[in-house]
Amino acid sequence: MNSKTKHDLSASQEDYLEAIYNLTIQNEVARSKDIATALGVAKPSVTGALRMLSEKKLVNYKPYGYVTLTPQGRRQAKAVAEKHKIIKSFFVDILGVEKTTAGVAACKAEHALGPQIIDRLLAFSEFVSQNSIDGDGLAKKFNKYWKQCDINNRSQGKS
Amino acid sequence: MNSKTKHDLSASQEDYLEAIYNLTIQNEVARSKDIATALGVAKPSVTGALRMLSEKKLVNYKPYGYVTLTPQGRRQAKAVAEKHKIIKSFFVDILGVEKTTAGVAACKAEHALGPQIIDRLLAFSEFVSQNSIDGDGLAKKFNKYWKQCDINNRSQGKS
DNA sequence: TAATATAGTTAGTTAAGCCTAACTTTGCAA
DNA sequence: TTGCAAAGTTAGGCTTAACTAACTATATTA
Repeated sequence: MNSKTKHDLSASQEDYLEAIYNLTIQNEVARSKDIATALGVAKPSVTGALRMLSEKKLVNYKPYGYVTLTPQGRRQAKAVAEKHKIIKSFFVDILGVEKTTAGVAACKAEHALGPQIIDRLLAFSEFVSQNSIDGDGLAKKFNKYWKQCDINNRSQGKS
Repeated sequence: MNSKTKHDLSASQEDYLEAIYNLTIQNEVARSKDIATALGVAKPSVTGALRMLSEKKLVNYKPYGYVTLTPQGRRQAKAVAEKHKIIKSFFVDILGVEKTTAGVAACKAEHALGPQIIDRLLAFSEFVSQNSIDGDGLAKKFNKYWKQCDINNRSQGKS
């Protein structure tokens, strides 16, 4: 359809957008410094990224000014942030992965998974939360199963 | 432990390794041309990648010669290929995603997920296959659940 | 309001990973 | 055995995304 309005963003650009989104939720406005800190990059990298995103009409950016998202940008940022949440939640709440590990992986995976998979993953997480076997929720049941497996794998020391 | 022997590969390098691995399974040996075709890149890109991987002792490479994996390389390639398989299988067999879509996504996600998550994901897939509710396997049960959701979402036209 | 610290930008560099065009090597067939 | 097509490499260039060093703008505060 209108593939003209659907900017294709790089993983890096999505990361910037997401960071700005998260900062503006907390602080109303995003400062260049905080974006740099959030993403672990140097300040000039942020300046460059903001110029890019500004050209794509995704952020409101004037040199030395605060940064906000355009409606377009907010929409795309929100989509990325939601992917992140859905993936992380699957890792933590269903697979039982430790939060930090899950967050780091979600940060990378969110750029790899398209809407078809994300939609199904979300539905699946709901499905799992809503069903039980022998009175145990499925996630809990899997956790027991995992612990069984884990006994046999423990020697490998994979953290 | 010995983090010295554990070369950190880029996503691209892992892709090359995986392609070579798949080709050597089928053909005993990998040709530069076929690697290029498999990855959809131009021939000179392959030459460059092979030099890199050769420096890291992951492939046996002599200009104008066939390409094989070193034991090191085979180990790492196998790990990537297994990740791919585990992720794709989860997408297809459990989430019910179409094979091609699942394969493409797995190709990207395989670089994002570490062993902790992969191990748990594999165990989870096994767990799902081994359990039923009301006589339906969990995957089948989810499929029914999904179709219900899908009725409500169909208007959005997300492919 | 002037000094100074903090924030932000500019300029220039690097590295990865891709590309095309042009060249070389290899292997097969006449 | 020579000559041609296919495979592979070299050279050079582009883009993205990062970096450091040095400069400029802003804001704080004395």
